[in-house]
Amino acid sequence: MPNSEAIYIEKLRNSGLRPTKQRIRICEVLFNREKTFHFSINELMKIIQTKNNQKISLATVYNTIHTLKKKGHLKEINVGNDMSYFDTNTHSHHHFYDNQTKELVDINSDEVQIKKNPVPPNGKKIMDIEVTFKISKE
Amino acid sequence: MPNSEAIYIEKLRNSGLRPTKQRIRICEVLFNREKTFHFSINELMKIIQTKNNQKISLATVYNTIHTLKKKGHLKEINVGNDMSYFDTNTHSHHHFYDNQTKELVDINSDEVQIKKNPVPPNGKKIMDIEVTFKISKE
DNA sequence: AGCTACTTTATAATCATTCTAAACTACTTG
DNA sequence: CAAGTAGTTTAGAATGATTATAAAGTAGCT
Ligand SMILES: [Mn+2]
Ligand SMILES: [Mn+2]
Ligand SMILES: [Zn+2]
Ligand SMILES: [Zn+2]
Repeated sequence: MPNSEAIYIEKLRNSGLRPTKQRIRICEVLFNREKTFHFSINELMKIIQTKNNQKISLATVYNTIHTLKKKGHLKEINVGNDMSYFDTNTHSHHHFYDNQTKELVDINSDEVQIKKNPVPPNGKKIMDIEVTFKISKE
Repeated sequence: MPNSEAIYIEKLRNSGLRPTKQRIRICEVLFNREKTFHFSINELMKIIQTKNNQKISLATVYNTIHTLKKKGHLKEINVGNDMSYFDTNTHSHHHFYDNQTKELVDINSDEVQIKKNPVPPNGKKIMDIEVTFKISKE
């Protein structure tokens, strides 16, 4: 039993989620990584099917991802309007986005600074700032 | 015949599009405004159905919006992953976005300035920068 | 007026996502 | 540990935005 499994069981328990084998598997795919992981549900499904003998149903993957998001372990990224992207980096941060390859790359928060914030509409306050640097080849 | 109609006929002609009555109507709804207009296809359909006696089919609205986008008269906005938003402001600019009300508000480009740009990944260059200020009540 | 390419339209198809409801399982309690 | 219960998984159906199809209509040209 690899060390990581116990960690994810704890992580799930701490969020009030039962550590089922499906959830643990998904956590391993998501969080057992060096770098931030940006993914669509479809990409995640493929990875799971490859790395895994027992299949996890599509509905469970959706359920689990949404639950992890609700519990604050994932962020949803708005980039491209065709499908949802998720991000294992839950801190407020910014991205490079290549519209051709549909690749997202994290930018360290301190690499981007806004000189002055605009004044929000009346009765509203700024909760988060997301900067997307759209990049392309050459 | 209001003045605006002639303008849109020209606009369409200049883009190599035949000025059909459907396209002219859509242009009037989109561009005959003081402020920037942010909309989903669904919202646009409703406005057209209200302001109009003769109906325009859903397919034509999709076709026309995509064509106008291709010709550079509209921008597509990535915010929320459930449906596409479009923007009559085609300049590079930034937005307030209220996730509750799903309202987009333009921010004048010169009201936001990035101190230093991050270095893009190897072989890539920055084409555009989009800043979204997520706002909420109070 | 007639031709032809472009356009509109109703309708079907697609595809991501959500819903349903039945089978299954983790944890609690006795 | 045996049951009970709430939480979970799952296959499949449903939904909703978007795109494709293909037939009928129209704009611009001759
Ligand atoms: Mn989006
Ligand atoms: Mn969709
Ligand atoms: Zn990220
Ligand atoms: Zn705008």
